[in-house]
Order: sequence, then structure tokens, then C-alpha cells
Amino acid sequence: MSAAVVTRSHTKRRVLVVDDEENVTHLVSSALRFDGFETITADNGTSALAKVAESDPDLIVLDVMMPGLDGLGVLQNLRSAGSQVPVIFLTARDAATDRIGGLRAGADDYVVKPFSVEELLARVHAVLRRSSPEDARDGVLTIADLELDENSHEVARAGVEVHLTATEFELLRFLMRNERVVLSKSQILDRVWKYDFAGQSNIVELYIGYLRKKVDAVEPKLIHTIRGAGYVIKAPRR
Amino acid sequence: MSAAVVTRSHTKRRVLVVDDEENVTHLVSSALRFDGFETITADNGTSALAKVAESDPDLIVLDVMMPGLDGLGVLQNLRSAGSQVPVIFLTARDAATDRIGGLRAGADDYVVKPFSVEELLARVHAVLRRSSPEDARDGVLTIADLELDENSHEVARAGVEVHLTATEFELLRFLMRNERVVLSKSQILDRVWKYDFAGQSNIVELYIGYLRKKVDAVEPKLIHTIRGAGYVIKAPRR
DNA sequence: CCTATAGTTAACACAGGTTTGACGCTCAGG
DNA sequence: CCTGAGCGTCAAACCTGTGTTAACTATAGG
Repeated sequence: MSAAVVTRSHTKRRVLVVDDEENVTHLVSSALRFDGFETITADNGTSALAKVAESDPDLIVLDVMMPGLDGLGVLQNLRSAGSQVPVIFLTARDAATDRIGGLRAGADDYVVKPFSVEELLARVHAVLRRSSPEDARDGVLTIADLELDENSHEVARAGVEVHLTATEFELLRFLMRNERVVLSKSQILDRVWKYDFAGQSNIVELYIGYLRKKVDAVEPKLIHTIRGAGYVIKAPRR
Repeated sequence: MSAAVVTRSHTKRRVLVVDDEENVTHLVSSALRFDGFETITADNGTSALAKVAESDPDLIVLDVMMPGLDGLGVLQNLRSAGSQVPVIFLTARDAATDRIGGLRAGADDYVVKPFSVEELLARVHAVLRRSSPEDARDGVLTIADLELDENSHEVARAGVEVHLTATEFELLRFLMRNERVVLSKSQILDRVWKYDFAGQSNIVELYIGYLRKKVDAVEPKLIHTIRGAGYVIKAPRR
């Protein structure tokens, strides 16, 4: 066991994504790969159990409602076989309704559909952070004198605390988690907004504007427009 | 043994969780891990004894009613073998009165099912605090001029004692034990309310409201709403 | 068994956040 | 220097989450 832990500490984290909708598994697994994870997918409960057995994932993202063996069944199966692997449920219903069958049934966290990819990613990191020591980071992102604390949701520029709304916070976190990477408006829309967002408008520009007013009003400017490509956040070269 | 004690004084506390329901062991052990413990689980009495022998835990959370060798049997076995390891019993409600006599036979505390996770966690800390010198903290949580004593259940703001109900106290303790961490309403519901709580209402907001009236009516405000995310308690930045 | 206290539910009002659409500005290329 | 596509900004409309009150139900203590 200790040998396995040691070996694994230097390899990529492996995440199994289980959902009967291919759109969802694709969306989630490509986001996870973009984030440096290895991913495996399954589109039903039975196949999920097989994939767990053969690839021993570090975490499972598991849809609750699936035809045949559903998420609850998969989880019970795993737990009674002694598996301790962390599980995040995807639940379609109102979270409160499913709660008894959800978290309390042995999952480590759950995300309500439709979710934003960044939200799910944040949960994945949070769960891994608390369940394995190797992933323990403090959850504070810093670029120049801009700080964002994922735990307390505090954001400060030049030492001054700034209040951000939920969407502003997610957007800034996405930018900061990708420092020096240009993110297109559609990437941003796909990651920060819930995946069923229909509106096709200038909402990204609008929120970039909000962020600039709130956290980028002082020099040096950190948020940059790359005309025709998207936005980047970065500290100036020194 | 003394060598083991010395070594152990700098390692994580190890807790063995024993229950025949996988949901309960997972619920409890993941909460304990989140709290910095190492956990081992067993789903029956015989296996529990084996795990004690092989991993020498610092504390055992032990379900009384299990098929085969039950909790009382496990405890008797341990005590007659000379083990002094602290034990917290999990008992069903109707059996509570009957079991108290049994508890005197060697358990250190007991928690009635269904329990809230925070309640169990509090007992674990309390037992460790009084049974091992290394865990001796006074059990007083302080944020700015807000004080909460886990032993006496006294709460005071700005030096003035405040009376809280059981639920209010647990909620405040949960917040304070997680200063500067945003806790979602579902996290709060899952930790502070008993695990079989099915209700779906705005009960968390309601209790936050109670707390605000009782302990946060003066400046500076310590309990903050993070719209769309949850609540945080924190002292203002200096 | 009755009363006081605590816990829960439901209804509702409102503040704050999100989205929309219109409009003006800017930059790069012709 | 003109032009159009892309970007930034504004205010109104819409919507959701949150706080609050009050009534109801369970529980514990006398």
C-alpha cells in the first residue's frame, strides 16, 4: 500500500467520469484533461464498476440518475466492496430533495445539474485536497498584488479587499488558474457559465468590465484584451 | 510502547470507525479525515478487533448494535485484554437508556443515532482532549471578541454571555471551527443537522438569522453571507 | 398532564445579482 | 482617412437567493 502511494504521488490523478449523456462526460472529461488529469469515462453503472476495477481511479464523478444501475447503486457496490475512493455526485434534482440519497449515502460532495464546469472542477480539487496529502495546497491564487482565496472567497488587490459577486469570482478564478494563457470568449462562456446557458450576448465582455473596475483599476493592469482571441491575466514581465 | 508514544506524538491521530452500515462509516470517516485524522474502518466486531491489533488506534467509534460480535462484546474483549483505548459508542435511540449501564463498563462517551456529524466530532475531540495530554487544548474557540467554550457550552460576545440553543450552538461551533472558510448551506445541513434530516426549507438561513441576532448584533459583524456560495465567519482584516 | 422551550415549515418581501439590448468607442486594414 | 468588426459601457428588466415573520409541531421539564 505504501509503495502504491509513493508511486502514485508523482503520476497524474486519474478521474472516472460516469454519465449516460455523452455530452456531459465529454464536457467534464475534456475540462479535467485540460486541467492535467487523466480521465476515463463510462456511460452506465455496470461499465463504471468494471472501469474502477481495471483502472483504480483517484476520484469518481458519478451521475445519480442513469438507466439500469444508477449512481447510488454503483456507490453502494463500491463501498461494500471496501473502496474508499472519493465520489462526487451529479444530481439533476433539487439538491435538497436528493440529499438523503446523496451526500448522506456516502458521497463526498455533490454538484447540481446544470452546473458550470469551473464549479465542478473546484469541487474535484477541493475533495482531492482534503482526501490526499499530496494535493494539499492552501487554495490561494496570487498574481502580482492580486490575491484570491478559494476557501474564504476573499479577493484583494494591493492589500485592499474587494467584494465580488459569484459570477465575477468564478470568472476571476478561471483567469487566474490560467495565468498567461489566452482564453477565448467561448471558452470562458463554456467554463464559467452553466452548460445550459443559452444567451448569446456580450456577457463575457460585460463581466470582464466589472472585474476591471473592481480589481484592475490600479497599475499595473493585469487583465489584457487580445483582440480577436480573448483575454489573458498576467503580471508584467519584470 | 514508550517508543511508540514518542513517535506518535507527532503523527496524526488514528481513529477506527466500526459500523455495519457502510454509509455511516464513510460519513464518519470522511468527516474525521477532513478534520485531520487518519481513519480505519471495519464493518463488524471481529474485523474491528483485528484492525485494533494491527493498527493500534488512538480512539474507536463503535456501533453497539451489529450482527455477530456487537459493540459491547468488542469493548469487553478489548478491556479484558488490557487495552485502554478510548471508545465512543454509537447507539440507537430506544436502546439509549439500557446502554448507559453498559457504557460505564468502559466506554468513554456515547452518541445516539441518528446523530449530527459535528456532534460526533465534538465528542471525539473532547475524549481525546481529556485522555491524552498532546490533545489538551482548552476547547475555547475565539474570533475577535466572540468566544465559545466547547466544554461549558458558554458563548459570549464582547464579554457578555449569550444563551444559545443546542442547534444554534452547534451551528456557531461549526462556523468557528472553520473560520475564513465559506460553508455552503448544504454543507451546513449535512454537518450540523442529524444525518437523517429530510426537511427542505430555509432552516439554515433561519438559524443564521438567530445567531446574528444573538451574537452578531454589534460591530464588527463576523458572520458574512457569500451570496450564491454560503456563509463565512471571520474577523475583519487588520 | 400541562406548559415552556426548541425545532420546523410555509409564505412573503426585498435586495442584490444576472441578463438583455442599445449604443458608442476603438483598433486594424483597406 | 474611412469603415466595419470587435469590444466596452450603460441602464432597464428580470429573476433568484436570502432574510423575516408567524404559525405549527415536537420535545423536555415540572
